[in-house]
Amino acid sequence: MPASRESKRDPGASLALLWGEADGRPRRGPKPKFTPVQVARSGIEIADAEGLAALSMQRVAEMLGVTTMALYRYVPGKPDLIDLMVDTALDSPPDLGHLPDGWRPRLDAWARACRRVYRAHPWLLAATGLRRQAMGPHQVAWLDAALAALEPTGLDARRRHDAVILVLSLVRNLTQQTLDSDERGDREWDRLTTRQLALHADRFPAVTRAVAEGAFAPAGDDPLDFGLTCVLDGIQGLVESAGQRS
Amino acid sequence: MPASRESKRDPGASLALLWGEADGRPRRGPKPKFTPVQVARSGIEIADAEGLAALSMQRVAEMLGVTTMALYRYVPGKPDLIDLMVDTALDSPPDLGHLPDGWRPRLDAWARACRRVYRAHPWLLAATGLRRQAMGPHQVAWLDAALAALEPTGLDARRRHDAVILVLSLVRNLTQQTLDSDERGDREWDRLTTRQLALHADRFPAVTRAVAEGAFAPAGDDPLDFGLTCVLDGIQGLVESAGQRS
DNA sequence: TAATTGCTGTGTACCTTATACACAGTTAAT
DNA sequence: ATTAACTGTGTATAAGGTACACAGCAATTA
Repeated sequence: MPASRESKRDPGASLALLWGEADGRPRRGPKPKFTPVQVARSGIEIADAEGLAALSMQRVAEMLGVTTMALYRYVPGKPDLIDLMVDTALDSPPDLGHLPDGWRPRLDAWARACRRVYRAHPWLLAATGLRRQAMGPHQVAWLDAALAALEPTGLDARRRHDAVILVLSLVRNLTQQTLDSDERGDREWDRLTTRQLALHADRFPAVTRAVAEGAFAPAGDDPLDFGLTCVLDGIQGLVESAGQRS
Repeated sequence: MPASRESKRDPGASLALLWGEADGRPRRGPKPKFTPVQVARSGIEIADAEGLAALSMQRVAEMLGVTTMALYRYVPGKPDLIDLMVDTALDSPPDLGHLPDGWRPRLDAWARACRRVYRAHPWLLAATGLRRQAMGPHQVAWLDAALAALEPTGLDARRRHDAVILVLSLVRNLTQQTLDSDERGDREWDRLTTRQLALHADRFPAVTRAVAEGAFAPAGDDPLDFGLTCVLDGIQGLVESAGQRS
């Protein structure tokens, strides 16, 4: 029963944290030294510099100059901290309004803005891929921007949503790829994997041919160009056929 | 320096494990009770039933009836165990040869086979998304099948590779979505998130409209249909324009 | 003004997990 | 028969997340 693992989380509290809801009750006692978002920013700083694996409650506390347990006054626990880090990293959703009209350049710009964020915060990929995470206001704002760009297409809401997911999934996976190859020590892995392939070339003829033709060498052009062209072309096809039908 | 975190892993040993390479040296001593793959299968059983979070060395050892430390005779550590679990779960790559000719039905079938595996082993998504993992023989076989399907297109090797990544990324993200909504307790999250959106409807007009039109309700049709159509259409466009040019 | 109450940060303690290390038993090569 | 390599075990260590009780502080209440 996978539910047990999540049994600790209180959806209400998690969402309240993300949306910055302070219950209006009177606040007695000492003023808090920080806000939850400040805690999250410290976490982001650590994760940016050393990866999500280096993020521990102790590290964050240390960076803020308080005890580990003090953090629990600000966030319910580590998972919620990460959720807040995600939403905080996603502040500044793109403003697509000033772009030339047309869904295509806007969705294109959205995708590239998206990638910029993923590149600036590589841990975002891991943090958002693992589990269903609560959506915070900034994440919703990103979604809103993309959906808004697609509204003039005349596609129905579900298709608009599907299209966004499609573009997002492309960006996520390409970024993952890029980050992987950028990582140090990758040379060694590549070398060994290539050797392994060479040893079993007969079992994997298509891969072997692709390797020989340089499909896995670092790309000259931006892989996002190819993917976006495909995906946007595909969406365009839908838009046009939907337009004809109506 | 993110490298430090990985400093323990020995690429050579990891790959040797995945590819089942036994050094031909004479084996003295007691026969091992299991093979690494058997250990991995136990891990898969646990992860299938209770998720990747429930996977611990102790659980696996318990299931096999040995001490925790005995596992370290079979796998170098937990990360390598997970890599082996991944490759083991990916045995039985699809046989696309018996399908009607044409890259499109084959790539379509490949994508659906892919999704079947991800659905059967939900932890695969998390396990393969987190970090660069070593490619094992079965993973390569899957890649080979997809690349082989694309060879008749005449696209160059890099484009073939890009196309595969594109389709894979689609499948991965859609499956993620599906798994998310299938999860228990999700109702509560959805309810609260919806309430949150309603409270801030003015900030997120496009999302609000989409929600009102039911874009987030459980889909009647298969979301993969839409995505694959888009993506394959996009690829087809490339194939045709490449064909004309040559 | 004084009492109260709810809040803050601290210190300590507990539990889970991965894994290093030394040991005892086993078996194939010598 | 001896030995060397290998197996599984037991013990120990080190992180890391988090529960809990306490001491002090400040705004509400009397």
